[in-house]
Amino acid sequence: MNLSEREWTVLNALWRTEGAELGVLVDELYKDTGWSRNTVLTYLTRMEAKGLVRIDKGVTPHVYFAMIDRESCRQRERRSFLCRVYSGSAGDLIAAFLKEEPISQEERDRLRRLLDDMEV
Amino acid sequence: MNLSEREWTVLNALWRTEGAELGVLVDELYKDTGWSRNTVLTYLTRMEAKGLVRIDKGVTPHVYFAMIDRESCRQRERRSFLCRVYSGSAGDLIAAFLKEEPISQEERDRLRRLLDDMEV
DNA sequence: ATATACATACTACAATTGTAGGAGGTATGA
DNA sequence: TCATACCTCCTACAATTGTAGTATGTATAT
Repeated sequence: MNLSEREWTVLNALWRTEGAELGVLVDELYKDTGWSRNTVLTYLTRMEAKGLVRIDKGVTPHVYFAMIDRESCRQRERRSFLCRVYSGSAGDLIAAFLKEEPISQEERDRLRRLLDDMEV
Repeated sequence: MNLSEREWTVLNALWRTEGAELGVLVDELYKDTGWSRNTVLTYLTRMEAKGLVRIDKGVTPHVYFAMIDRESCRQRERRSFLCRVYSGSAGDLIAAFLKEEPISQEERDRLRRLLDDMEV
């Protein structure tokens, strides 16, 4: 299952809140997206049907949870991105991000350490 | 304009060939996708309508070209990926690729040089 | 007791996407 | 010259996506 951009948006909110009621999610999402309450609800119920979201209906208001793990979503997305956009060339991909994005001193040290650990 | 996965697939073929006739593209794409000739043609004409593809109809068979630059597509995709999947944290993103993907010795050196150039 | 506010369920509807099929040209090999 | 093989054009059609509206229920504040 590839996640759409909107699904990522919803899931990001669910991961942040670790389970929340509709009102909270609507507020969370409104800032970034401007979606109406019903739009949010539609996404949540559609995503429940896909197994991406769990809805605890034992309480009112219902509580909405992410059903999938963030890291595994990231991993799938990384693979797909790497293949689609960089034809599998991780070096080029990393170089492009390095050149373009501001990276703090600590981050740079961390990345250097990662590189060094790769030397046998 | 966000490119869909299929649009990336088509554009990758067009960038590789730098302009090609339908038959060539169908063969190129069939290996990876199994798409029928008409499916390929549908993508090409829809993408022309979006300004992603140029079709030279002065000759028969027509010749199909990418109308957009690969690097700018990559750039948009990087931004969208970074924001959607890593909430803007480039360090985490790069670290994840570094840990997961095999990077050659030369690539590692290149990345180290990039990191060093960022000091001061 | 009512109005208000928030919640949920159900419905809607156009646009886009995925995936071709068929009709009707043209060049080419037998 | 007739079948074959491509080519292009037009059409199709279900599934998914984006974006809500309406109807209806419930808790709460006055």
